[in-house]
Amino acid sequence: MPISVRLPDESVRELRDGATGADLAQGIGPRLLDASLAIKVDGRLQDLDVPLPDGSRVALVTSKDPDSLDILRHSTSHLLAQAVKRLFPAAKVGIGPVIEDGFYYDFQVEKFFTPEDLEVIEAEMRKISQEAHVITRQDIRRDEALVRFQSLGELLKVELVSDIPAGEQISGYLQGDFYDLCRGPHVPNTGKLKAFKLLNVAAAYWRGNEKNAQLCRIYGTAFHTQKELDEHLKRLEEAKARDHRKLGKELGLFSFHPEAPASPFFHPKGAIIYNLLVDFMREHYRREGYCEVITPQALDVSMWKTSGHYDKYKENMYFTEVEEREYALKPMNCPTHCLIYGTGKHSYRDLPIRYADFGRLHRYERSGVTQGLTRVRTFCQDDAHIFCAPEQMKAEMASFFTFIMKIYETFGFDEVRVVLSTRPEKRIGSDEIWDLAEHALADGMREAGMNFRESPGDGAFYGPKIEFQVLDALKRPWQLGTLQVDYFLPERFGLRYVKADNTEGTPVMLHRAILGSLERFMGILIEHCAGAFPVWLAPVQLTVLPITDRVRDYAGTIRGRAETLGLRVELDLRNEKVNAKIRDAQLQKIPYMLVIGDREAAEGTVSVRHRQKGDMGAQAVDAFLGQVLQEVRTRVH
RNA sequence: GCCAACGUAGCUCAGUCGGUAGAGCAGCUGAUUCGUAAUUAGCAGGUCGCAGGUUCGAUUCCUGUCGUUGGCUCCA
Repeated sequence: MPISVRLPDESVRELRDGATGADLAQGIGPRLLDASLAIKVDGRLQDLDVPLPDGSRVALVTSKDPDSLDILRHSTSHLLAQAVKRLFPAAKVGIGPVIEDGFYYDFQVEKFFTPEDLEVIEAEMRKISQEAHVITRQDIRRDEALVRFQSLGELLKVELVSDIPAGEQISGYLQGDFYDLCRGPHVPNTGKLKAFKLLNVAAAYWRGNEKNAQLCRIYGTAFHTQKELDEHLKRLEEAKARDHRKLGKELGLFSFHPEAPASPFFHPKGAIIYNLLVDFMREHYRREGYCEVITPQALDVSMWKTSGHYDKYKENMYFTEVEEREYALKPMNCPTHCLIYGTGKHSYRDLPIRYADFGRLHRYERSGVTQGLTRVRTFCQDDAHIFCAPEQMKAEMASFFTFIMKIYETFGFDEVRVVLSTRPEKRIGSDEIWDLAEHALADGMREAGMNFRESPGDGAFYGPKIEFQVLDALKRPWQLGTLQVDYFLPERFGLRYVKADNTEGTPVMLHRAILGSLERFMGILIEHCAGAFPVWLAPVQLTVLPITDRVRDYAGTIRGRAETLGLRVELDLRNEKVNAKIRDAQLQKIPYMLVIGDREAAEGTVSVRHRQKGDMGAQAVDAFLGQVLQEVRTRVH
């Protein structure tokens, strides 16, 4: 009895009963068979050697199919496990899933793998690839699986098998002498796995739980072609070259010291950028109707008890005691803003009230999780809290959305992703209020025509939040801004306003930030622009490079004129050749280099060299400076 | 916090199978006055992260500690 299957182009193909995906591909052409890694049967990915059901819709999966990369990487993780088992028979296998950009495999070992081990393992993987073992699926009964893994000593696998829900088919894959529990599908043959690389080794808890045994995790990646792999490795290199920790040191922006772990010290050049970011936000605050407040650093714990931080956020806070009173350093500004709001009686006519605060915050982060400027223990947010009447919320949200997009656009972050994070397990308040708050945010976004994704359980303890992510120049996502609705804090602090009908109501509080933490933002910005800051932010905007001592005075005049215009300019009077001066200025990523020689001095011009565009020729001084000034004023990115 | 790796001059790094260290760049001094990514010579610079231990002797070996880095969500 022949069967028939329908291909993506709607053509129908007759096959003998029991024919597999491989048979189908073979029938169409040997080249296709060679290119096929798996097959989609009625939308489900399957191995090529599985018999096709009659009347199904099928599509062969080749390297052109986006799903195929995951299959390839998953198979490569098995290849890794096989190599490890060959070289280290005592190693027990954990799990080996596909992740973004690659895969990993966890092993339980006595001695952790070293980077040298990785090379050996990778070589073994290549060997197994060359041996071209057929990879075959073997369905197996639960009791068989338990016995099999038990006898192999693979106790982690036994645990996994035991956790597979009853009634589910248990499967495994055999390639050569290696058998692994796996749901599949896989590529048909280890010979298909050629372009891969093991990247690093790290520790991971079994099933991500700190109470469990620690396993040795090997990360790697794989691609269809060596070219794609090389490109990917190049991207990793590029990311490394842009690392803000490296650039921060090279450009003299900030440093870290053991005396204050995970707490940046901004040097003069870093502080310039930092302060410019604050100025930038202040300028917009004036237009958007915010007013700035300044609040204390250390506050009595009683306030943190009122706000709920003492209950829900204590493990991230620093405490100190003086005169037998316990104080905590603020990890957030919101409660202090509630205190300010509470000092006066407010009319509905006064709302919304928008308090902005650039106060320094301190949050204790576990020592293993801090990282450069992006995860620190002290930072400052472009923080503000909006107190408004419930009916004003949507308008506030809408204007915030346009505000935030305007800010991001200034930095060239034109792709923004939005995520709605909903109630976490650790939270205050009733579910009714949470429903209200979550709906308010979701509705607000829908009305503003914004697309967003939901992330359940990731909200703050006092309210749901919208998170704004931008993609940087390397297309990496970073979370920056946030908008949170909070019904609880105003309630807890007993905040009120008088409504038009002379009754009292409780205002809603919106927590919001655009850049997020200035420290983190600076880190992201450094990586985004690879240290070549836009002219308005560059710590040094111009450098004047006299070629000979004869033009020192003229060079000094140029410097003076630029300074008078408010530009940040340096004059390089070192006894060096122009080439050296240019090289140093380039490495410092100074936007404009002004080369001054006898010619310029005689003609009253400057020869302009731009850090990216190179030599731009001689220009009239005023015209050039005016153009730079314009660039600064309009904040060209 | 846990696991692993790392910590040598201001920076980037080499080195010592245990006998108190070396380069390039930066710095200082001098010569050179030079057209778009490193002119040149000399000099100076280190309690080899910190604290213990082993040893005749430790930067090297051991223990502890501090810091940094990579991870610790993506379920067979």
